[in-house]
Amino acid sequence: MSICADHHHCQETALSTAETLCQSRGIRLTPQRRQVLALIWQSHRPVKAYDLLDQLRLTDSQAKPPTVYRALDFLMEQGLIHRIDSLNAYTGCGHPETLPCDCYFMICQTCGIAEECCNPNLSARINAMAKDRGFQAQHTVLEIAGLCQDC
Amino acid sequence: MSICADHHHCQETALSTAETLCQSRGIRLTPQRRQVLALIWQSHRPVKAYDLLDQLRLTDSQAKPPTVYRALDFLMEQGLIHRIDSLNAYTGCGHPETLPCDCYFMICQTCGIAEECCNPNLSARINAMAKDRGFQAQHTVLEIAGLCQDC
DNA sequence: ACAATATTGTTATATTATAACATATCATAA
DNA sequence: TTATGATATGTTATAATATAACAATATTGT
Repeated sequence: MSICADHHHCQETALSTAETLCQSRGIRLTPQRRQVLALIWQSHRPVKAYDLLDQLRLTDSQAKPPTVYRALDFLMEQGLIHRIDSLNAYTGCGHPETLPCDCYFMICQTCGIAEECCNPNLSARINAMAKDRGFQAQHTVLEIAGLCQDC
Repeated sequence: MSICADHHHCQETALSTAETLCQSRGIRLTPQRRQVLALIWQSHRPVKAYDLLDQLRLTDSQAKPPTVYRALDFLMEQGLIHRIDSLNAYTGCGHPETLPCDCYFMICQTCGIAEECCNPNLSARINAMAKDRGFQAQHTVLEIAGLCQDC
């Protein structure tokens, strides 16, 4: 587990940031939503929806696909998590205050960890290139698969 | 339909390029594979696997999911098509000679057309940024959703 | 306390993709 | 040229991912 020095702290921070954020936005981080967010923040490896469901079922035997997908939808709307399209998986967002978030992911093919990066410079470049071709970019998916430092 | 002035020609070119390429590689562009490629090249809109299946069934009532997915796998291996992860859909590659292909897509949210772009400059920049963070990029997914010139 | 809204429960089903094994076709070399 | 191995296709079943639709419950503002 790279990226953060102390992942437990990292997870706690993410959760308390989420609490604060939701409070300030006047929306509800219900126990279910919070639990899904906590599960996602258990590591920096993007998690699949049905793996989350399996984990939910350990404490809530009546959890079903909509339970998970509703929580995921909420968390994505609030910018608290991202969907990694190339993996059909979900990962925590490191700066949920900043919405919308134009960031990209470096996904290690060995350890599975996805590092989120924001690079306004790169975003600007991508948007400029699109514009050069008469295209008005609205949302960019940039997912880089490869090998991380540790692997 | 933008991108190409004469799409019928565009499609024909893609098919004959594929023929030539497969011949030179000593592999077989069977009728089934060719048909799937032709269907994909019917437009510049990425096509879903099960839509392809529906179209195949018009002429081959026994076509089934593996029929489509095998053809898609073959065409992707040969660099003749790309998968658009953000759409779960498939689109023709404009330069199948060049393998591997580090290209990106601008996908119009109005008309659905995906324009393929290759920009070694941008690829280099992305790889350099990854490298700066100790990451060795192997494959990049870059899909930009927005509005095309015509929409 | 009540009504309006938001959230969760529940059942069913849609969508996307692969596993596994049988059969058929093709390429080639004995 | 016909056995043979490799490649491709047929077929059935099922896995994996995601949403629709409606009922029940909880929360919030009045």
